[in-house]
Amino acid sequence: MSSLPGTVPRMMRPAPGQNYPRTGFPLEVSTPLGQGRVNQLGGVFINGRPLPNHIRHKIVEMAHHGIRPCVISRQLRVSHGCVSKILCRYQETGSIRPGAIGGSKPRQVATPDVERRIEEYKRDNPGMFSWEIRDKLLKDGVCDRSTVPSGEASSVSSISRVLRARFGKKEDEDECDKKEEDGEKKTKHSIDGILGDKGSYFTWVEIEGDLNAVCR
DNA sequence: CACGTAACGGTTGAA
DNA sequence: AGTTCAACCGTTACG
Repeated sequence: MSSLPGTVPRMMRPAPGQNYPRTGFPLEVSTPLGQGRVNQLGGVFINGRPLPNHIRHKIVEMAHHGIRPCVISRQLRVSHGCVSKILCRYQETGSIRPGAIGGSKPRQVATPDVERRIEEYKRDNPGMFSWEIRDKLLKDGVCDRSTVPSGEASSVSSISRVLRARFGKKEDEDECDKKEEDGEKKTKHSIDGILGDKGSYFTWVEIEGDLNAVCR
């Protein structure tokens, strides 16, 4: 939705490098990586990246104890917009995890009907090659040459993609879920993960009930 | 004051 | 190996 003509721009951010006028908090936190930033509440965040898992946990935990979102926001130094979003998502999905970032949606290269047939072929004969599937699709009259799955490279690669989407890496994902549910595992989807990967410049410390990111 | 949400600048990762 | 681009992120400010 673009702003209507004559309306005032909604957001008034400080220009890069500028400080927030009232709080005096620096916009940038000096880390060797140059990616840590401080919000108006004094909390550290990385622009574009999800909050660390334990903070997400803490948000829903506090809400569970009946603590109001505004208090959670102030105490954890997380913007109320973010608290609201995480709590909403938790109510809707039951998950505290951030959504899947990046990648592109699997493009529809075959009709659902054709996908089903490919699935059947593969189930009946797991050793079947993609080119054999393509030929069988044509022979069985499921497709003609114009409707057989086609991608940028070839129809064969498109069929491979369908197979990968249906049969590939299912256990991996489940395993990944389990690890993240365990909580303490560091993933690269969090400040912990990023900084942990490249060397820890931050450590999260609890001081008088507040979680603080400390630069070391 | 508390809170929902649009706009924004940013990151990510499959295609 | 490099690019594209639509998904998501958290913060900010408005209503």
